[in-house]
Amino acid sequence: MRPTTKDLAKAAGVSLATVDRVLNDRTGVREDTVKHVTQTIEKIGFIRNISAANLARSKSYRFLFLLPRTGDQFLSELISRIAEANLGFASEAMRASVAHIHESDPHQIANFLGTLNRETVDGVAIMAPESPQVRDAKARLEERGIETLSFISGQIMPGEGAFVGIDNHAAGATAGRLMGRFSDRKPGKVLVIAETMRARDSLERRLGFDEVINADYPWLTMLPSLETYGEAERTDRIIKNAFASNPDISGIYVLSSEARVPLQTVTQISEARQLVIIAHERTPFTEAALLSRRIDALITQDPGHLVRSAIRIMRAASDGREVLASQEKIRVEILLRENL
Amino acid sequence: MRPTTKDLAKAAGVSLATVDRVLNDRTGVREDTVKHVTQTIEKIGFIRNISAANLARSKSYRFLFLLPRTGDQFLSELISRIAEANLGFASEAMRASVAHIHESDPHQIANFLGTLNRETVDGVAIMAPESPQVRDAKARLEERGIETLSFISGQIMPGEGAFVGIDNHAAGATAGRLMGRFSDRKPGKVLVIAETMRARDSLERRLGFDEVINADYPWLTMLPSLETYGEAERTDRIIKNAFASNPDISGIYVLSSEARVPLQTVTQISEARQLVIIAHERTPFTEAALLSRRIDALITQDPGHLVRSAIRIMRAASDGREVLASQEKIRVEILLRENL
DNA sequence: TTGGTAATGAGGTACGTACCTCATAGCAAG
DNA sequence: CTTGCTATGAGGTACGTACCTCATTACCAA
Repeated sequence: MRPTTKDLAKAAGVSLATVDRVLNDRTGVREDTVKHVTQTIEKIGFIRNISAANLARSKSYRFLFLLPRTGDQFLSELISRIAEANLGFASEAMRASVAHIHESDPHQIANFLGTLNRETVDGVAIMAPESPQVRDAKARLEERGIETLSFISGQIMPGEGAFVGIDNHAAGATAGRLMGRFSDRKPGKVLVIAETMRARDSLERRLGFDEVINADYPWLTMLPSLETYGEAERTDRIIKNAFASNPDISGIYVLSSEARVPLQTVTQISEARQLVIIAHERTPFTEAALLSRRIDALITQDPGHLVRSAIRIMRAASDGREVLASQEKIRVEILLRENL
Repeated sequence: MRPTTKDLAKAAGVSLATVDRVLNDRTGVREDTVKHVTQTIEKIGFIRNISAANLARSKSYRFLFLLPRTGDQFLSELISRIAEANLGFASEAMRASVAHIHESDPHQIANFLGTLNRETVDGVAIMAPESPQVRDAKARLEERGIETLSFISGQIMPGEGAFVGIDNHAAGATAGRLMGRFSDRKPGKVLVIAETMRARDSLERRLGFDEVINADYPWLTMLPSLETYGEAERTDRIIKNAFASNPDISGIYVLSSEARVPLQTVTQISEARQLVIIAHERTPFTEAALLSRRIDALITQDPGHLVRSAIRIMRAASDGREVLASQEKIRVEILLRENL
């Protein structure tokens, strides 16, 4: 049998009330009593039963995911994973909801964050580019006792605050390695397509990509990044231009999470050519493209894992617990047709 | 507030006792009463609070992992993940322990399984090759109310019983795809090294590997599998022989989970040559080899994910719940230097 | 000595569920 | 009508922890 608070009280020679005061950091206990109880906890291996505690304080976990307001397939995937997690954790009194934001408007995001309070929310996972406004708003939430988490993007500095997402430099480097090794040592130019290069995520991916290509694959030449700004006609036009002025393109790396529009254009143009194409994120579109050999590899992060990891971290923070770091590292996954 | 059993009783117009009888499948309730309560559960969206239930029946989950008795680095990794999970789930009253078996002795395994009973164990995850003895022993455990799970290997038929592990055919095919694409279209022979080809896992990996190579990479020639039987000198000898009689080997696929011994030999021989080498499982050895470019890619399954998935499945089974299938699929991961 | 305050104990109720005992209502067979 | 049975209700205790109130003790300063 695992020791309970009662056992702990007996072992420490104090009353249940004192044990309770120590466990919950209440006032009115002498310092050496606290120390003694703490030592007894170690000694008898007392482990708090969080389920029972949550039951007693009728606590439930209410988490909020702040996501961009686009129609992106990757986002839909995230949203359905959140719904799924809601079911999976339902018997543990956890409820996650989604709110949409304009990711490019830090002011609006900060405003929204300002309206949140402990009565309604225990933790917020925010998917938005870094900005001073949002950073401050997060700090203020933390002060009010609401846990915050940078989700997928928006990590200001590694190690600063909680972050759930992949290392984008590593993701780009992985794409670069595959591009190089899939190139059959044939000279050619490599086109990089991004939604915007103003986001840190994109920059890091490009950096990692270039590093590997430059170091190990001298027969490949990098072209400047094309920026689509998420506009279909623009995307179509700039890609066609790029192909017109560079007949020797041999590889394409789409580093934004929405690969659909650029790839549709590319497919039109280069039906005949042998291009190596690498994109990001698994969506119904990219999955089909991989299966039909229109693209060669995907660099992904598992949406379900992202969501569950965010929830576990927020829950642990909300309990004042530590988390298993090894479990929470989001892997840069490589998907080929064979391991879909 | 989530409805409780009390709310359910009121809503269904029955007493708490009857609700309890229905929820726990006890006798003494008229069929239409059961039906009415069940409908009310749906109607008001009642969700059982498993934490409270476990508290009330002072239930804890005791799981056992049956692992082979080798000194394999992959196994050590698994064992430390189990220890880690023990800490992580401690506050939820879960305890996982490890027992070692001789994986090649089905009779002994079956005997051991026969000694288990509900008083001490709620679920067993078994990592052992399929065999009629073990299969029967598992069936008898299930009859006694102990959950069983095929862990990593030993799945008799897909869909038959719970299984946690990767699709080995897909893993082999993934290795094949990488071997083909990394080969720069240069003709050569491919060596496949296994511990034994008598295990279904090995067969499936080889099958998947061959399929892809044969279909898409005609310039590569497959050699028959070398079997090491886990013996160091034998391994050394047969690999040297293979290189002596096939000077044009250009690729090596080590499909067993212990790549250390074969790779040490290969490194000795082929320091100078440009070989494409693909192995399985991430261990301190393979990780170092990947970083130092002695091997080109790893096909892995995440040990932490394997362990946690097994625990979640056994716990759900023990609760009579469903699990989130999407969460429990173990991915065939590809590891390069860049996404370690 | 007295008063004040900080530290501690004793004992209760609550959370949502399981499980137990006992009482009672309904119904059918004798 | 009685007997016997099944279905149901009423009420309790327990699980491990939180949180509340009130009483008691110890200690310090005046």
